[in-house]
Amino acid sequence: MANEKKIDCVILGLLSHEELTGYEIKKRMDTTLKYFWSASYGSIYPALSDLVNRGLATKREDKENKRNKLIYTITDGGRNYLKKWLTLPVEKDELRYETLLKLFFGNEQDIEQVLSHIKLFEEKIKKELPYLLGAEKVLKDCLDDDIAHKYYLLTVTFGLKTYRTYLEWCEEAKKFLMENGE
Amino acid sequence: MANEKKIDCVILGLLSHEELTGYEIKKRMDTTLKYFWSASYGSIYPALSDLVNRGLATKREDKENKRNKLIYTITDGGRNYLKKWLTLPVEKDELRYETLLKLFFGNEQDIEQVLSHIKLFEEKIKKELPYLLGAEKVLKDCLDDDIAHKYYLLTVTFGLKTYRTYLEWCEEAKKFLMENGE
DNA sequence: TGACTTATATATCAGACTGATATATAATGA
DNA sequence: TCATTATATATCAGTCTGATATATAAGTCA
Repeated sequence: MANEKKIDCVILGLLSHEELTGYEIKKRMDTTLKYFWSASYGSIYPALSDLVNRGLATKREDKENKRNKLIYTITDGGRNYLKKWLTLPVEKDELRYETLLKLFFGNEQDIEQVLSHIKLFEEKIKKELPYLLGAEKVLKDCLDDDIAHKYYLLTVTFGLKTYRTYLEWCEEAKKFLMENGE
Repeated sequence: MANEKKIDCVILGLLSHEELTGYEIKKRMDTTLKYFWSASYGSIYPALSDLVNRGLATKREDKENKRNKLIYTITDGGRNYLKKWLTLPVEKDELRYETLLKLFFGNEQDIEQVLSHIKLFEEKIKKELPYLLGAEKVLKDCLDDDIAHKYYLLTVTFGLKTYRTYLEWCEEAKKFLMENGE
């Protein structure tokens, strides 16, 4: 207990919404969960096999499809496992921003280089905003279609608010560095 | 090239400021860098030995001290390695918030449980704010004492701005859930 | 002074996870 | 028809964490 592997919990969480293949799970990670969680194929596929071995999910082949798709479904045991994990307090919220790390070691670089790291960060954030805004609109419009939508919307508003704050900070940081450059 | 281990780069960055022991490096991680980076002893000590083997740092024993302290110093080669890494574009800025993950799977929990995850997140953030405010004040007061201070200050203002935004979001999220609870 | 706790200090390791790579088929498009 | 992209699963070397072990110094309280 309390030693739940995160990858197991995320997968079970996604499977609690709908049955999925490993490939589809990876797609959810790269789109919907992207702003607060990530996982690689190298953890997803072994975890799926393991969940089946432990009776937390079942596997079946898709015969309609021409490809050898493997569809995974959560079991009652899997749902109980997920629910138990959800009752436990959060262990870790972690931010790991290489941009801030490079900024922190700014005195080993010239101002132009430091500014370019900030500008690239800014561009990356700006590129993500339209997607988040789109998701916010869609979710607000069909909030009652699915009970999961309101939780999804809250993670989107978290992303939107923080991204806007990042952009404000970028402006301030650039201004500060240009006024205080050596 | 471009395969620089992050742990090597952070350590060299810290050693570029001053010579340090492994224990002191860990302390910097847990205080100064905490808001945007982290590392464990299990990566720090092996990395230090490795840096010495590759000629990027040197090791010496502290004879003044009664403990068997091992003090590490960056070499010219180490500084070059660090500078090269700093010129490379940022590979990854990652946020990994278990709180948002548990929130996303909110439909498998009752409203009270979801609210309690948000409240614990809120408390954790509020507890960190005084430290960040203190650091901001100190750094603004002695900005010119060290060229590294302005970069340090920028990471602190990043933390302050985002943390304040988190708190705003917490208020909104709690309100939203209480109005839209099942 | 002795007993206890906390801080300093280094080191190792099982296990989790990433990023890269391999392999193969279906769909798209020019 | 040929090339490219998307779908789909799988594996693995190497990175890093979290836990644990060990030992000493410094502080604390009676």
